[in-house]
Amino acid sequence: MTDIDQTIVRLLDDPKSIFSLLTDEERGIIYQSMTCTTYKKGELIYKEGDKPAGLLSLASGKVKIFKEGVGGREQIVRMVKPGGFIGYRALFAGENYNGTSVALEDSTICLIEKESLFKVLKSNNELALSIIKKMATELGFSNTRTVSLTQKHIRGRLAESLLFLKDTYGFEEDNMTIKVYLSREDIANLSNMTTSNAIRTLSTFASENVINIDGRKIKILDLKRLERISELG
Amino acid sequence: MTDIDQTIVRLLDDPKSIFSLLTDEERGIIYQSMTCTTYKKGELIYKEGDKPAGLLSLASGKVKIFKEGVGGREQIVRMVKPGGFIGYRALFAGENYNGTSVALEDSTICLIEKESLFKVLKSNNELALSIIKKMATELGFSNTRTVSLTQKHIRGRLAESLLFLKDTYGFEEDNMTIKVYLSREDIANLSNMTTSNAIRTLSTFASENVINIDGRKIKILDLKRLERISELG
DNA sequence: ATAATTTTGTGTTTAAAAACATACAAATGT
DNA sequence: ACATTTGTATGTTTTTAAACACAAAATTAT
Repeated sequence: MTDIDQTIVRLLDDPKSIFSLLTDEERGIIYQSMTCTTYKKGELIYKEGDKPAGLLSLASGKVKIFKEGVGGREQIVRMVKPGGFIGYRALFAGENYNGTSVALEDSTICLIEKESLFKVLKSNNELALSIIKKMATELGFSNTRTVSLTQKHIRGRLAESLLFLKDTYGFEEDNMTIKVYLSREDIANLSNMTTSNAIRTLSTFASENVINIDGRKIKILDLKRLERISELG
Repeated sequence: MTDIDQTIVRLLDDPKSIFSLLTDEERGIIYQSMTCTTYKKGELIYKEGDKPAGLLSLASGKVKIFKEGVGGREQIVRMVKPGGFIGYRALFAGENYNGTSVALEDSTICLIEKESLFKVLKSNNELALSIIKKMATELGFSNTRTVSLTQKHIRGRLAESLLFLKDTYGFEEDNMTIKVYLSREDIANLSNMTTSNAIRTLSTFASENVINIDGRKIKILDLKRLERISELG
């Protein structure tokens, strides 16, 4: 069995993934149609306007999805962790990609060819229902985020982003360090603020002993306080 | 046949609705489980935290769905027109309502009981796929909106909202007047700005002959220009 | 190793929009 | 019909965050 085969099998056999709803036959169809590609840190996975070839599943690494706004300013709309899907929205909407996807670390991404996916989807109703549920949850998240990003002040937005990163990627073994290492610019683009303001506000949080910063390593020292800052707006 | 029966039949027989995908038997199940209620203008349909009893379909009238943000400020996340669904996101996510829904005019809303809906959904795969597509489209809209509301300046946001209202509700017979009559406060809550700024900016647009205002009646005089203002941010 | 580039950090200025303060008109309730 | 509430309108002040400018540190490329 090759490395790639192992990667695919690991993805398909994850009991928490939607693939656990597949019959052996369906799993076979998906397995046959899967191809994996590796991306270097910073590499483009797809860009706005590209046509989805199928469903992308992140086997390892970390990925950001962003949209370009006024004057090319980017807003990160999703952060993907291993086991997560990339660009599924455009695929299911029957549209071209609406955002751009870039690897934040070296990543392995597996493509499930569109035709095979829809074939299985048509035969497996439970799978379709599970995708409906997943998308409804994501839509709720997006709506909540819209309100946060528009109404909260800088401190609240940054605090929320740090909590979001913690929830998405978790902590390192020390139970404090957020397990993702973003540039200040990415943190800014996630939080709807300029890089200067992200840097400034992170420094302020550090001086208040809410977090500790060491380069790109961010430790949450006072989670309760960070949550309060996020809620207060 | 009662008025209510007619209302239901009209909803179910709309060839553009997802109900057109149902078999006669399935349509019967849905029909049996449907009950309609009328709401007066300004009346609450559900509020954040309520548990969905089923799928709400707007037979007639207009409805807004909003989320409360920092300091109770409301952000309108969706505007519903006849034939549209209300609160389906929470139902499909298996969550309680995340937003609040209020009738903007006297409205008739029909409830499809949850159990019947899911029974049909489990048997009709095409329906499930169509809902996936609908939600994927909505999610794309939500993401785009997030970027607009956070990055565009006041003029751009207001212009976008006016265009959105026009796209959603269309024009009156004169092909100019937007077919929805909102308070300045609602326009502000749709556009992420204060009521004062909505009033001020509407006045400016009127003085520039981009629109014409007469109370709550808004005429788009220069669509191209409005689109340009929206795009420029 | 060293130059080039990117990222991080900080101070200052400027612009945008919120908050506040009224005033008046319109709609609603009694 | 009158009082009360709600909605619309405008001017002024204050706050917030963006824009700009620059410097130092860290990466990356050559």
